[in-house]
Amino acid sequence: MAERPLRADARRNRERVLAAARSAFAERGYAVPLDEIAAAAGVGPGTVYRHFPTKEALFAAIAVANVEELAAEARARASAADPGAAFIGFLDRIAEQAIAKRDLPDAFAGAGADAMVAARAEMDDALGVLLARAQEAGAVRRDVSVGDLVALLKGLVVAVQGDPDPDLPHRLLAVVRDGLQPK
Amino acid sequence: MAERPLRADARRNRERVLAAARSAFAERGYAVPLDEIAAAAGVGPGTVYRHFPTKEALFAAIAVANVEELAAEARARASAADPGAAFIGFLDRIAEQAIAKRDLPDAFAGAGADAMVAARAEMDDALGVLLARAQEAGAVRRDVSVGDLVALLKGLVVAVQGDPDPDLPHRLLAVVRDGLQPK
DNA sequence: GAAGATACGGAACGCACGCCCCGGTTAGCA
DNA sequence: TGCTAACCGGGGCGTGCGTTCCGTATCTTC
Repeated sequence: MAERPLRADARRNRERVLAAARSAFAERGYAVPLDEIAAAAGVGPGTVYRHFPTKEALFAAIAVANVEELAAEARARASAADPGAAFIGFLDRIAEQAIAKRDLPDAFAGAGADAMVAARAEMDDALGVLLARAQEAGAVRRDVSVGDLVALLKGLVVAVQGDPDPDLPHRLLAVVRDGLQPK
Repeated sequence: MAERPLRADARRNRERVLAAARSAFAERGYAVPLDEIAAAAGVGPGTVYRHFPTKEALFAAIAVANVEELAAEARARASAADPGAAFIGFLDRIAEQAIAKRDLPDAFAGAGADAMVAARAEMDDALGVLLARAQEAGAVRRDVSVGDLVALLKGLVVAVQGDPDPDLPHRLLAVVRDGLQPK
């Protein structure tokens, strides 16, 4: 598979499509028509399909990057001095993202199934370390698993979608955070 | 508007459609094709449209009934001796429903907008009483509003959707319940 | 600067689904 | 039992969207 370099205009268009898709998906979720993404990128639909074999592949390219970014952040916090604070900090980060990322629920729902599995596993691993360390430090109750935590976060993100109150995420997170403390 | 009684077969078919729609919506959410509901009811699509002007109206007929049922239950618990226990009991009830009611999120999202508004207001009122009494009794923290609570419940329901673990709802609810206690 | 490869654009296709229509059937009533 | 009005069924229409095709434009190489 000799990877020949893309033509200059092709690379530029690919970048434009990715940027348009990123904001379009973030704003309206997976439901946004592909033609609209193409138009926003100043490109025809055919061009999109030259770079991504299917709409789902395009979505996956965006969503996987998002999830991997979160995973990287989780890993970065894993070696912090205060495991409890590191864990809470990560939750805050999620709550922030939740406000204006309408594609996050679709990603969790498995809209871009293939490549998403690996990214999900990657984040589960990183989150598992964060969680385990926080539990060992006595900052988080021991009867929650990584799966429970992911489900909680997914619920939190969805609960916040479409609500005009910009402070709702933090209030809901406060409840979840207190609920996660050891009894 | 002289309400003439429906013909016997018409009434029977209407009932069949409602039953088929109830289970179909519960199983797969609003996204289920109307033709499929008609087929499950042993009826043509035209017959469905004789009884309900639109798919959304059919969904609303189901979803509003569900929400009103929850509202009625909330009202019934409102006069219980132990406000804290009444409140917790209602949360448990929601968690139960969450397991196999895929239409509940769509209902909250406003899929059957018109009639749903009234039902939502009805439930907000009933839930408000439950919450206020539990807060006065010192069983629930005071910095959560009815809106916060509804958002939390919506998130909880979605978080549980599609998960094979039948015990997940109770575990997540345990976290939320503890988080709702006064500090 | 010309030739060849590569990429673009948008019109067109197929499909799924909500919704309507009309010929045929059935229930209710005398 | 026969008549009328109500109702049924499913084929069909319009729309929106994912996807493909191909004539044209653009870039790269010699």
